[in-house]
Amino acid sequence: MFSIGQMSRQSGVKVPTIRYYEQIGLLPAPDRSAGNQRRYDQAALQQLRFIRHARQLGFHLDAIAGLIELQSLPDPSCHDARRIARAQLSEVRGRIARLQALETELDRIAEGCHGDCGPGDCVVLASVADHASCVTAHDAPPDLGDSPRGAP
Amino acid sequence: MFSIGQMSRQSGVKVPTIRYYEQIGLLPAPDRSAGNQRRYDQAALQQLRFIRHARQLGFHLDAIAGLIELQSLPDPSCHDARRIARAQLSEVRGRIARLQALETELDRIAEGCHGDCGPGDCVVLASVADHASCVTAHDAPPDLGDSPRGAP
DNA sequence: CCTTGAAGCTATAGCCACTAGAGATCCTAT
DNA sequence: ATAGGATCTCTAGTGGCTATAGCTTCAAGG
Ligand SMILES: [Zn+2]
Ligand SMILES: [Zn+2]
Ligand SMILES: [Zn+2]
Ligand SMILES: [Zn+2]
Repeated sequence: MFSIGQMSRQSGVKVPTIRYYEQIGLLPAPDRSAGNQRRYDQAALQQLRFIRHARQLGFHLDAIAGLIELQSLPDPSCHDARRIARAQLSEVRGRIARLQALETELDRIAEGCHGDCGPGDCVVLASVADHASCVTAHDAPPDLGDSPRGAP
Repeated sequence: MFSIGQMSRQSGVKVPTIRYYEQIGLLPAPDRSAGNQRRYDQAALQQLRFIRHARQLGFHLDAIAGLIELQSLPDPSCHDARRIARAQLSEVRGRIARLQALETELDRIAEGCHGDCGPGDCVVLASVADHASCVTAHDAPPDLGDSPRGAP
């Protein structure tokens, strides 16, 4: 039996995050000690490690829930697991493509300014002001600007 | 003078988002009509377009605030604008690198399953369960799993 | 046995960049 | 005058957590 802290150390998932996963139903509620503390078994640790690695692969929590549900089916056909993995792959590829468009534009913008633009006339500011100078569509990157929200 | 709806159409920024930008101080509060409705001038539209394009380039709102502040300085040296743009570029590059690691792993995982894995033994599920089979570090992608948070 | 300090508990609030809805008011055209 | 679209304020929700406060429990040392 593991305490929540041991689970955290063995999985790399932080303690409050484990409680959060339980709250949203991603991890089953474990047994409790006499003093109401969570006590996990080996299967719970396996599942938490599964969740952790799936997160590292970029899966959404609801996709992970789907994968976990698949595992518990009597006849776990590959079909759905494959579909979920391929959907994730194509989402990642879409993201890469959008980011590469941004990279192109940002590189162009940064290269356009060598620190010697005229007063009130910096190429960086002008380029950010106007999409007309862009060479790609770099359309609607939905999540860029995100920062390590989960980082400590 | 533009209404907020005209601003929205001319900039591509949704009406509630414009109000949000005003609320957090990214856009100055405009004059109001007799009936308390917002009335914007051309400069406000320019600024909103600047914000919109900067968001499309992936800048954080606080970085955008920094860029706007730069523009209003008496002596807008390129230095800071350049620094902000290059920081954004390197963040984008870091993201691309992490996503490419994910792409490698997800491709390997998806290719490992052709829909004919043994019962209870799908390669997809096994690969997600265990990082040991991964060929890259794909370490701690902090924001993956993000979806178009702003999307309708 | 008793104390101490770490670890655990619940509950609440905050993060980012928005979006959605309720219910009231305003503006414009007919 | 009236219809109906646009706008107003305010509140709450999204995802995937993190942080804090104020408590209780557990394990080791004296
Ligand atoms: Zn410059
Ligand atoms: Zn552009
Ligand atoms: Zn399979
Ligand atoms: Zn891995």
